[in-house]
Amino acid sequence: MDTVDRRIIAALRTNGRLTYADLGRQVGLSASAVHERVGKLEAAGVITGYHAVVDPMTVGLGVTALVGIHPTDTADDEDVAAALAELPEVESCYRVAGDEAFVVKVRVATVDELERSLGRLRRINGVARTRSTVVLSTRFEGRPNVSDVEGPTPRTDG
Amino acid sequence: MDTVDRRIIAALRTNGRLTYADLGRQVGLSASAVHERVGKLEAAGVITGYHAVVDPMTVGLGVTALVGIHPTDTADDEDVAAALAELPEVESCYRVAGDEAFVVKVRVATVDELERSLGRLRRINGVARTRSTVVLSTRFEGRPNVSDVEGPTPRTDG
DNA sequence: GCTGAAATCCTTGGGAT
DNA sequence: ATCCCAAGGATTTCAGC
Repeated sequence: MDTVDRRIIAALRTNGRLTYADLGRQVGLSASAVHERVGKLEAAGVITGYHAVVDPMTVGLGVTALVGIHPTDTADDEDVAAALAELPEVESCYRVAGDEAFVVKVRVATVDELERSLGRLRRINGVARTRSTVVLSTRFEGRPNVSDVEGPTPRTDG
Repeated sequence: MDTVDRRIIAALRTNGRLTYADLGRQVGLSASAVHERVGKLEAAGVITGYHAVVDPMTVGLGVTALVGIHPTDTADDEDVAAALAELPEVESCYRVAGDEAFVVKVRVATVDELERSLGRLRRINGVARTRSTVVLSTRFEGRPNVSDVEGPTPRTDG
């Protein structure tokens, strides 16, 4: 994990469809060298995947809520987590410190559907109650936090 | 936005580096047809980008917190949002209903850094106080919520 | 770990249905 | 809106250092 790796990662975080040839030009290596490095980063679990990001609005998921999950006294975390994973509208799931066992992000089409989804959440075995925070607007989301991104490194040869 | 578009989107959400040729094989269209459809989806703002996803652990960002931002009486939302956007450790930022103006997701290396980050958040003009929820583990995050993903559609011709 | 070369595959535009 | 084609480019592997 040197500077070149970090620059490759940074570049792929902002544009996951960059070609190895392009990446090579940016970091000053051949396409094959970049290919090899990226392969190793993937194998090492540093890069876990590549995903297209879709505007939720355009795909009919205009309602987002952050929901805290209060567990019952006898709740089993793993069972609750497994049940949460079963619900497709639960986009993210965090085990948290504090008196809420989990915080989840729920995305649905309408407030009606949100109501139904909250009903499903509350019916999960081990869930005592939920605390919902409706998202009015998403200012930004999943932004890369990488510091060392500079200009292109010129190849030493032509 | 027909079924084919939705299947293309679903495929690119799970693998953002799929080639148009591969996509074409999956949905039963030629590479050029898929190329054109993807271009239109991008132009229409349905697909907003492609990003490599990095394991935060391996990149030295092992501490995640969800932070509620309580505004002062005279706070300007836009100013606060702009200040939050300036902080690189703030990975996501949601404007929310309720007495917290924003909920942000912060990712840093250590609890020490988290403390410093919270200091920075509190010093923002318009921020009265913060409420932090430390993430103990991320069960899943940014999971695709797409229903219509089936097997490959055979080409009608050879 | 990198390069350069080579075979294969993909991209991406044009032209036709 | 789709297909096919074809030129140019990218991928991927491998010998050589």
